[in-house]
Order: sequence, then structure tokens, then C-alpha cells
Amino acid sequence: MLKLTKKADYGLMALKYLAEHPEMPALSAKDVADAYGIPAQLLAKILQQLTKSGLLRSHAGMNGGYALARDAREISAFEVILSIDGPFFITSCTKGKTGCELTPSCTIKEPLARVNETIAGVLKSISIQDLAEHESPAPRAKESQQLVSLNR
Amino acid sequence: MLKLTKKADYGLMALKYLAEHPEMPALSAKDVADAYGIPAQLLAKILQQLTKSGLLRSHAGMNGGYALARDAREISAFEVILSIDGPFFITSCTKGKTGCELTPSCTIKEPLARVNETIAGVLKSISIQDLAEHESPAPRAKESQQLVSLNR
DNA sequence: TGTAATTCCGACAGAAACGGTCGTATACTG
DNA sequence: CAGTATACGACCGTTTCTGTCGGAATTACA
Ligand code: SF4
Ligand code: SF4
Repeated sequence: MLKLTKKADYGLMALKYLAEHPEMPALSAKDVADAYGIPAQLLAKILQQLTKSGLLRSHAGMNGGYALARDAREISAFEVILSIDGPFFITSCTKGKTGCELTPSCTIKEPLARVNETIAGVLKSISIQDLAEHESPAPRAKESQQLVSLNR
Repeated sequence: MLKLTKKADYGLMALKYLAEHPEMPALSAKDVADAYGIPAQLLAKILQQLTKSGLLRSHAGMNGGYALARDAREISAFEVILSIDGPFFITSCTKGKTGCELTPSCTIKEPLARVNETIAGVLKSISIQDLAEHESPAPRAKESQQLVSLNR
């Protein structure tokens, strides 16, 4: 169902960790993995992917590791998820393989596409910086504002 | 990744279909399945689940079938997804089985919980009625309003 | 130059979730 | 009673997810 993968989850944690240690020129995958208990080899691959997508900069060799490619507030959660989990779409009627074959007859794909846009917007509005600024166990008001308009 | 299951997808379609045919006292699972090309037996189980959750009312026997238990605008997409896919949470640190064991050390679960709330809010703001009012291929402005506030 | 640290890359395997089918029981209509 | 339809549980093949392994290429440093 509507759940992000642990990989994306790990990726966000790692990025946040990097954002919290701007003094370090680079942190190795193992450093980050140990800090949270994430499987090191798995995290390594995640960081590699993130690097390939241009969110991180890597440096091999001793004292090597990863660092944010941009300012933490210029990296959105959306980009991270996109990089790790691939194209973001809440329905199956995306492209190519294992797509939904009843796309032509489907009448809800268009409204759902709007929902998709909205959720993507939410994710885009969240930066790594936002995640790093933890604290604040404030209860937060849950006003039900108009978040998405399907029609018009 | 962040994708709803086809079951939930089918459920939404079915509900929308029922909402579009208020004149019928009841529509059988097969009727709906045929209308869209959904596997009949699968849809049957979905509708049963929806019934168990109180979103539909069922009636066995000839001329039986399903009908909305409430007005279409009183049923949210969130409820449908909840009913079919189970508890809604974008991360794995929910409850019980296969939960995330590094929950204690995790520092992003709290901010992510807010994101979760926000997305749930979006889903809750969408009713079956909204889906049924198709048409309107309006381009829709994509203003990037403040959709979620992580802090304070 | 050599060694250790570290990124890079692909393949693979176990486990879970998903999508779908089947068989059967039960309920209602006429 | 016969036919239609829901109700329910078991099952199975496929895909996706999570994690591991093995090795190659890079870099720092002694
Ligand atoms: S086409 Fe309709 S049914 Fe198929 S995936 Fe897209 S929305 Fe779901
Ligand atoms: S605890 Fe942290 S890592 Fe584990 S699922 Fe929740 S958010 Fe993801």
C-alpha cells in the first residue's frame, strides 16, 4: 500500500545525518550505517544511487565518503524518494512494464493523477533541512484546509 | 514505494460506479467488474471487505448486490484505502509484525509521522462524490502553497 | 610501492506483499 | 426447489523488497 520503502527511509536518514554534520568534509557509508544500525552494505548502495542522481558527492579512498551536493534546504524529500524508488506514482498506470491494462476503461485515473500531484507537492515541500530541525514535539494544529481540488 | 494497491484502486472504481448509479437499488459485483474489466472474483472480495467496514450495504440473492451505505460525499478515499489495505502509514514503524526494529534510534520517524498525517489529510478530503464528478480536464494551477509544516 | 580505506557495481537469494483463482457455504428470490 | 448472489477461507504464482556477497576501481598515506 501507500508506504515508502525502507531504502528511501534509510536514504532520508543518511541525508539528514550528513546535514547535521556539516563540519565533516565526508562521512563514509559505514559511519552513517553504524550511527543508526542500518545494514552497511545496503546503505552503501543507497548512497551510491543518491550520488548518481546528483544529490550527493562522493570521494573514494581513505577518509573518503559522502557529502551533500547542495545545501540541505535545497534537497527535497521528493528527490530522495525519486532517486531511490524510481518514478513516483501512486497508481499502477504509469509507463511500460506491469502497467495497468485497463487504463483505457478506467475513469478514476485522472482524478487520481491530481491526488498524485498533490502528494508529490507535499513531498517536494519538505527539505532535508526540515528533517534535521528536529526537536519541537509541538502538538501542531490539524486544520483541515482545502488541500486538493479535484474539479475546476 | 508510495503506491496504492490495485485492490484499493478497484475499490475506488467500484464505489464511484455505485455513486454514479443511484437509481439502482443494488449492483452485483459482477456488474461492476464487467463494466471495467476487473477480475470478478477479486472485486467480490474487495466489496465484501468494504461491506464489513460499513462503507457498503450488501444484499444476497437474486437482484441482490451492493449499494453505498452513506451518501457518496460522506465516504472518503481514505476510508476506502484504510478498509482495503489496512492501517495507513507511509513508514514501516507502525505496529507489530515486520515493524522497523531501529525505531528507537531513528530520528526521522517523528517528522515523517507529520508527513503521514498530511497525506492522510489529503486522502480524507477526497470523497467518492469528488471522483464521480469527472469531466473538467482543467489544467489546474499548481501553486506551491505551504502544505505541511514540520516544525512548531 | 604497497596497504588499507572506501566507493563502485552486478548478481543473487530469502522474505514478504500483491494479484488473482478456486471451492464451498450461506442467504435470498420467486 | 432452483437460480442468483454474497461470504469466507485456502491457495498459488509473480513481483517487489530487503539484504548479502564478491569483486573491481580509487585514493590516501606511510
Ligand atoms: S488505470 Fe485506473 S485502475 Fe489502472 S492503475 Fe490507473 S487508476 Fe488504477
Ligand atoms: S523507525 Fe525510522 S527507519 Fe524505522 S520505519 Fe520508522 S522512520 Fe523508517
